[in-house]
Amino acid sequence: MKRPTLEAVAARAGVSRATVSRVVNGQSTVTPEIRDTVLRAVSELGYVPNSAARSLVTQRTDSIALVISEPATRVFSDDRLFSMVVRTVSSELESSDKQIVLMLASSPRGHERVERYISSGHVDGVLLLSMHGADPLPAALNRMGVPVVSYGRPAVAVALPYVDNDNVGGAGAAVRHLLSTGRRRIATIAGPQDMIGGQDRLTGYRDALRNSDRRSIVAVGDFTRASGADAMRQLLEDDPALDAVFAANDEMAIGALRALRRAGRRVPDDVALVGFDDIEAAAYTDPPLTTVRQPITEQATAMVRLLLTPAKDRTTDHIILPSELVIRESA
Amino acid sequence: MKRPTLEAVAARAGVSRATVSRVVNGQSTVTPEIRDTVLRAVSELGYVPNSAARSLVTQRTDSIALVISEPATRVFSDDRLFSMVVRTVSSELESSDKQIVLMLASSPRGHERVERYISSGHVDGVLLLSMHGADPLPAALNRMGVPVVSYGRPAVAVALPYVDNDNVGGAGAAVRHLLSTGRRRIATIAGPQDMIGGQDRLTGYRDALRNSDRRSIVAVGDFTRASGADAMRQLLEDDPALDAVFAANDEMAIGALRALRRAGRRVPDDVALVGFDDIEAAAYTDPPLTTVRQPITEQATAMVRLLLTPAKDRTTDHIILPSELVIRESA
DNA sequence: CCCCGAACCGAGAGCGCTCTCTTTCAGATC
DNA sequence: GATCTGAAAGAGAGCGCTCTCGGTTCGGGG
Repeated sequence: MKRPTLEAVAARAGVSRATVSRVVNGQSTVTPEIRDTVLRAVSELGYVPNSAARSLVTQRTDSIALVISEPATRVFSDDRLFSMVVRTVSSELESSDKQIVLMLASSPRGHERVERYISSGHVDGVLLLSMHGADPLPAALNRMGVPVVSYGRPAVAVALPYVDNDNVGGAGAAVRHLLSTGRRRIATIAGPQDMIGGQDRLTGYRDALRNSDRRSIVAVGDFTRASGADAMRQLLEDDPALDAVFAANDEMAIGALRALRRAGRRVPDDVALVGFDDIEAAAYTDPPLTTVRQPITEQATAMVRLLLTPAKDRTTDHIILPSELVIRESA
Repeated sequence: MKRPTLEAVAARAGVSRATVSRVVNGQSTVTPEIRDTVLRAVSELGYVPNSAARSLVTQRTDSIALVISEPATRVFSDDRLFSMVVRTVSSELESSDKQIVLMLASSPRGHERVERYISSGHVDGVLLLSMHGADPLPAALNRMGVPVVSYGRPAVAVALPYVDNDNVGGAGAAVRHLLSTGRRRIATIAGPQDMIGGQDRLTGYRDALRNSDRRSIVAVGDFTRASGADAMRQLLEDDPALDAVFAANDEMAIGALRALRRAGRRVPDDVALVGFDDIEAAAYTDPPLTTVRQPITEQATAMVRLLLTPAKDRTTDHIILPSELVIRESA
């Protein structure tokens, strides 16, 4: 009843273990005739190699970890991003016959678990989804010699390969769109400044404004809907005459939209509004939200490519992909 | 530079491999003093057990597979369902220190891959998300002796543990709600009849109607938005006087909503509409969709429990969880 | 004082595989 | 016909761990 071993197959085919191993691993130095005998024995016994034994000697596991490092509350704030990344990574790895081990590292305990797991040699590489610049995990993983690719630029201190979308460029495009439609007083609701995305999108906003001669009007949120509403109220108080807002993500934009309506401003007639991310809900707001879309699929693909390319063969250690402005009705 | 082994730790602590193993695995038959020496050696060397070697002898891997068996196009038709299941399963497994290996089996090739992977002893158990009744995968996995729990009742032929929501009851609740709000001609847009969900929800509809003395009006869709619109048009043609529709899922309900509007019917004034699933988009329709929500979190939790309970200790091999009617504005 | 059992530690086998090294043997060469 | 060559198959070590089994120590009872 237990699973057949190499030994059993060898016995049945009347050859040695080594020969069966050669056949199973597709080496060419086996006489076709013997090869056939072995293959027949394999299928008769239903032999499947034992992965533990194999990776004990090869030092490979043919699986990679997809680590999501986020505080529990925010993990799936964007389900679609998550599922698209997973789907893309999965199909991308399929061709190289590798598996995905999914790990959610929300708590410090979770982090420790991830580190232990990775360092026990369970995986050949790590894809790290961490939006938080101050996250200690990238550095920790990097230290233990496993190939790691990060989704989003990691904190400056660490030098590890990453894929990111063009936050600066995307924010710039949003602001330029507002400028080109004749808006004059363009405010921003920035994201938390301890996150790379928050920083870069603010930079993009500032750069674009500097090139015109508008002054910047900034409020800071924390990427949540409520903080977007708060920030919007404050902006209206500071500058009641503003006629456009760029929010650093869609959640905050949705909060801002609500606050604007409550303050009696029409969108886009009185105030134009642009978000960032193009989450699913952005298409359902009233009016539908103009926003900046990250090329999620391309990013995921790039991550896998980067991870599977041996460090010495790499021409670059990071890839920045362009974001796309999706124009709907809010601006 | 390479990772330290048990041997190295043993040498440093001045004990045998066996003793270190005992300490690492938390056995009590070790003198506290020696235990401390060993633990010190472990942390000094940064020792982490090699998982391949361990599972080669223990025959355990401490990871379980989450297999999503769906045609590629439909896999993530509901991102939220997917991510909630993943999150719940993940945190549920955390306490027993197991990992999730994620496998998407969309193509026949994918199925074959999954089977090979599972049968190579890579995982201790399988959680199977398969909505398609005719799927051959449940049976195949069941055959190879790995514990499997299915999300959704599998095809009748297979006898494997599963967790499901109360499709019949949920559909019944939807219909009774329509009856109680005074609707008289209640139609349904049924799902595909080769899927368990499609069958059961139709049964629930029929049962509820039979208990009143209304006659049933049925059109069949395939769970897509377009098929919902088609079915709705046909229903209106068959019975222009209908005043309520129960759609077997939200996607079809959204399609139906569009068709109704195009036909000049007001929802809910002229025609009341109820969906099923409570996908994210259901909250954003105009009017927001009344629907039946599956208790996703509870289902995921139940699956894990079922999987981790040894077959002989089980009191039941399936768990049916109640669905909840979410009343919004469409009915 | 000796013996016996309990408690603890070490020796060693073995999990199933890969891979190097050696052996074998057919065919080529002189 | 003896020697050489190279390709193909086998022998055997060893990956890092667990676990059984046997040995050692120590305290307490006869």
